[in-house]
Amino acid sequence: MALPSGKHDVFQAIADPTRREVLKLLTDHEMPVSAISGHFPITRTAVSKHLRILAEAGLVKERKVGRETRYRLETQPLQELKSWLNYYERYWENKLSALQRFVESDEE
Amino acid sequence: MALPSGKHDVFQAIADPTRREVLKLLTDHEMPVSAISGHFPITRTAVSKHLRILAEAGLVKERKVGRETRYRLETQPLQELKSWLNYYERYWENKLSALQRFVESDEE
DNA sequence: TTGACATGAAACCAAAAGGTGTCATATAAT
DNA sequence: ATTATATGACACCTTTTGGTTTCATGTCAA
Repeated sequence: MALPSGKHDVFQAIADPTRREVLKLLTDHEMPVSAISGHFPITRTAVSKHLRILAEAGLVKERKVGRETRYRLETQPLQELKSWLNYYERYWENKLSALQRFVESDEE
Repeated sequence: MALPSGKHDVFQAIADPTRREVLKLLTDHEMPVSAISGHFPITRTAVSKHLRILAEAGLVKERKVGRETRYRLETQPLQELKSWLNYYERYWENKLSALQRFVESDEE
């Protein structure tokens, strides 16, 4: 499940700050490429490439409407990130994990 | 808070599969460089570079013990990832988000 | 039908990423 | 003292990344 179709996975996709900005932009709003690229100091083509990488990771979906291609956010692949994170969550410094470590404790 | 000291942040640090493996290896175990690199098909030097990147992101801490340098996991920076993820969590496919989207809906 | 948009595709580029091998240095061990 | 170990520091190489510019194509508007 969640087999990454392309060569880009979700970890790589969100590594770039611009791509994270794009995702935030698409929150609640389906947007065409030019509207998206209007928010960045880089060329439309560069934004288009970022969008393709996000699409490969499944984080956005495209829909062609007339002469424009509209992109929308797809959060489902973030589940993988969530579960990855979940593995380390028990080591965090908070009441619950502190309790856990106390109970399970066998360290120095 | 969590100001990234070096040029590598946590998003970039976890983008690489090898580095994620290193983090998993260090779970519960402080390890010297050679012991870590023994788990990978790449050279010790390469592993060392990965460790430096992880250290820049604050995900590992080093401690010199005699002639070896031991690394241990530091999960605190993952909090940033967690809160980033948290922003999108409300859009996931579950009862609550479905209800939200129904209420706020103004799409075709 | 003639332009004006919106986008994708291709060729190209500089810099960063991920590796390698070699060498220097500090610390054990004999 | 001498040798072996553990690691960091360099120099170097190849591929990937993030960008650019230019050109082709499809679609909407006059």
